[in-house]
Amino acid sequence: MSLPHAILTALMEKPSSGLELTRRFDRSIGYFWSATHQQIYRELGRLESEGHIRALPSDRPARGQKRSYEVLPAGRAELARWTAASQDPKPYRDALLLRLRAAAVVGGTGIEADLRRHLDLHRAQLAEYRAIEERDFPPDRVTPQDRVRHLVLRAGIDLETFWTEWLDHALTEFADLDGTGTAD
Amino acid sequence: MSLPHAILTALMEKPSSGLELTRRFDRSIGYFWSATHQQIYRELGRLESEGHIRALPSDRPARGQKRSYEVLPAGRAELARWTAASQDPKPYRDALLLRLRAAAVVGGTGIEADLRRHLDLHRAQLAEYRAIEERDFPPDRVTPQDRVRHLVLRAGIDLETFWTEWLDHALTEFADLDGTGTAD
DNA sequence: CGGCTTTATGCAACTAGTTGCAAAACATCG
DNA sequence: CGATGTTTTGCAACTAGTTGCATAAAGCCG
Repeated sequence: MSLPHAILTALMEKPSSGLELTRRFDRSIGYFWSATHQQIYRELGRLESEGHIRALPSDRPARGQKRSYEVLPAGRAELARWTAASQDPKPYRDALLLRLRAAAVVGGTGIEADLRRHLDLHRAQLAEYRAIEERDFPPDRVTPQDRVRHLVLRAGIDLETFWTEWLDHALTEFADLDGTGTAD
Repeated sequence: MSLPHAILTALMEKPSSGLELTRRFDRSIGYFWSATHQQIYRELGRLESEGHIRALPSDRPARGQKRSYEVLPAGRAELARWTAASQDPKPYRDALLLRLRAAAVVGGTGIEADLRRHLDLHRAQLAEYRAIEERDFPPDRVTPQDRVRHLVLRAGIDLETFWTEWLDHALTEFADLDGTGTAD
């Protein structure tokens, strides 16, 4: 149950409309908590009806008309509560690893192209994170907030680094196997 | 849509009942595709009705009575099809990173205990993976199947290594911050 | 102006995973 | 034998995320 808190966080950083939030999720928060615009609008409605956020006053509120929201004290309190509360890590799921295990059993042909594709995607993501690091985290200007944000970005960078390295390794392993024969 | 394929993979490796599958998921496949027994039973029913698996003949089939399943040719074909088909990586979600980002905004107190708890869990998981590696993957006996499985295990080990290192780093960072003052 | 595209909001149906609970068979122990 | 506990199977309701589509306003272009 984290989407409302992701939205609260984003709105604390800057009051926004649904579409603006969607774009910001695509660029930033979505790196570790993605959401579609449909989810976001639905959740904004809920958060408003619960009194956690409110729409900024606008002359002509209507469908197709921009509606910006800001966080109310109750919302901030809820976010602080959630942040401090202990949470169990939720079970890990990774379809690619599962497919590889399945490939080991049915004789894996055709999975290599997809490994390569994933490698490209992870490389691109890694490059993007590195660019953000260079742009937003110069060695000076290290407020506590910056340091925490940098820490989060570091996790993203290290994760993508891991995946690129692992996929690279997996591909050489497969190339090797195809020489010997993969069928079982 | 991967649970049926996880189950097919497990049943290819060895025909099993629902409860046996549940236990095997807890120990092995569940490391990257977890499932509860309720999910597994539901899915076994579906797979059977689709003709992908069948119950092994038993004298007295009834509720409370063990029912083992084996994969039929159609099931094997479906698994091979799925394995070879290209799939987009699904968006990453991580509640802990989100919480940290929220903490940067509302002033993060109280999250450290949970970081420590997560660190312990990841350390335990890493130790478990390392034990499996030593037990199941001696340097000799390297069939193609073994090599692919080892590759998958390596991913688990490297991921847990990453998390333990990152959490360790995060905790020293936080200790440092508390000296300077975290509140915003 | 009239049609086309973009911006913006939003509903509804569907899919997948989680949680809570229960029932049938079997084992054990007094 | 009967009470109690364990194994095994399973239903039902709920929660969260995905997909497909609809609607309204505003901007652009000929």
